[in-house]
Amino acid sequence: MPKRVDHEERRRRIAEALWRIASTRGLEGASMRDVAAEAGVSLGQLQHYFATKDELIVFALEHISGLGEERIRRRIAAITEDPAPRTVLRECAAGMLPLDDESRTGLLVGIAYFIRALGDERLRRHAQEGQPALRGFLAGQFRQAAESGETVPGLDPDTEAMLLIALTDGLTSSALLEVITPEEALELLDRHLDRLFVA
Amino acid sequence: MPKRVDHEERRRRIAEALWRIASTRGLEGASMRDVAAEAGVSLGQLQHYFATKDELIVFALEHISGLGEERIRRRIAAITEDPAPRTVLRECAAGMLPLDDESRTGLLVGIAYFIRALGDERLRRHAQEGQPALRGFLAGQFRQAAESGETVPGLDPDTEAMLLIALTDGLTSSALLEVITPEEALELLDRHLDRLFVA
DNA sequence: GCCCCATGCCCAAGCGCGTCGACCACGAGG
DNA sequence: CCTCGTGGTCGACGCGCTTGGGCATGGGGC
Repeated sequence: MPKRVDHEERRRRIAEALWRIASTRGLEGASMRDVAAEAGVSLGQLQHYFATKDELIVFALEHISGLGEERIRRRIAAITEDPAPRTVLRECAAGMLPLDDESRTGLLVGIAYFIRALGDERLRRHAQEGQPALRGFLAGQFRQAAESGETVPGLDPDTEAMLLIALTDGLTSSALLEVITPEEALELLDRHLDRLFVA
Repeated sequence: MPKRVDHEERRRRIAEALWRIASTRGLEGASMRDVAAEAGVSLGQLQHYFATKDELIVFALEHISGLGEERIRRRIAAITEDPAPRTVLRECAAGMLPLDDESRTGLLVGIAYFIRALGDERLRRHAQEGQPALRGFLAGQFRQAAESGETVPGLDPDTEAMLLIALTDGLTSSALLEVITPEEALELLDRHLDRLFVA
């Protein structure tokens, strides 16, 4: 092969350029040309790595959400090595809130993807795949907490998992719109968990 | 004046054409030309009534959310003439879920607006204005319920109002993505309220 | 050693988008 | 009669994503 290039490395670089633009100007306002310029490559080169803008967005989303997952895992591990379910649930939900620039950017990319997915059958299928895993994991934590008597009685783990996801999503929307601050969102999340767990 | 025309009537007609297209193809995929064709007017004529697409979207949003409010009010009135706070809260939240085509379309328009608002200072200000009123109203219902002993003790009305809004938003997102059904969303909403109110 | 072709990259053109400005028709009021 | 505001049309501009053709380069089959 002529001129071996680290394909994935280049793709990551371009995705990161997309984040940088998207976090300030919004994602629909980040043109392919802008991204190429920001990444320091030509438009043609960018198109060589991502044939279409959807492809770029999907890659950028998966990359940044992967980083997000990783970060949540690290933070939980940093707190304690045998975390209580409430801690895990709290950190998972908090990790999905726009509390800093990185997660904020990730969420903006996610929302742009969400919008595209609403109108596109194929993208929607893809978007649906992620949730069940998260939901199952959170439900497992709730189940575990219930069994060890940490929660108020009568909770259905799967219901609580879905409610927590929905609540986090909604708080995220409000925080991005700046109708509440990220800190208030976190506070509200804690108040919600207060109701589910015994002191 | 020559040829008097009912300005508002025309604007409504065009807004409704926008809904029809947006509910199937998504809003970002509804071009001005498409809307004009759907409404049976020329592009130039459409631009005479709405100078910009943002203007059209804002009008369409306010119109359809006005209809939504009206509908919620009617449904509450239809149930009973002196409704319990829980009933009011439940119907308000349920009215914000995509349970039928009309509300579904309205929510899609709202989300498209939301996206635009994220990147635009002016639109964001406008979007922020709506929430406090709703939040205040819901908080009032919670306060009333708490005073008459219908809720579990220790609830903060304003906190609960914001949580309910966020939860409804999140459930709406999931329902629109078809990761849960609208019926499941309603069910989850009721489970949430179950926790807040005494039997 | 020669040719082939996959790889990496660029460029021009196509088409659709939202927006702007000039333009025309008309009839009420000076 | 002329003016001016209202209702409506049209063409052009600039920018967006995408398509397809073009052009190096160098490793591998013959």
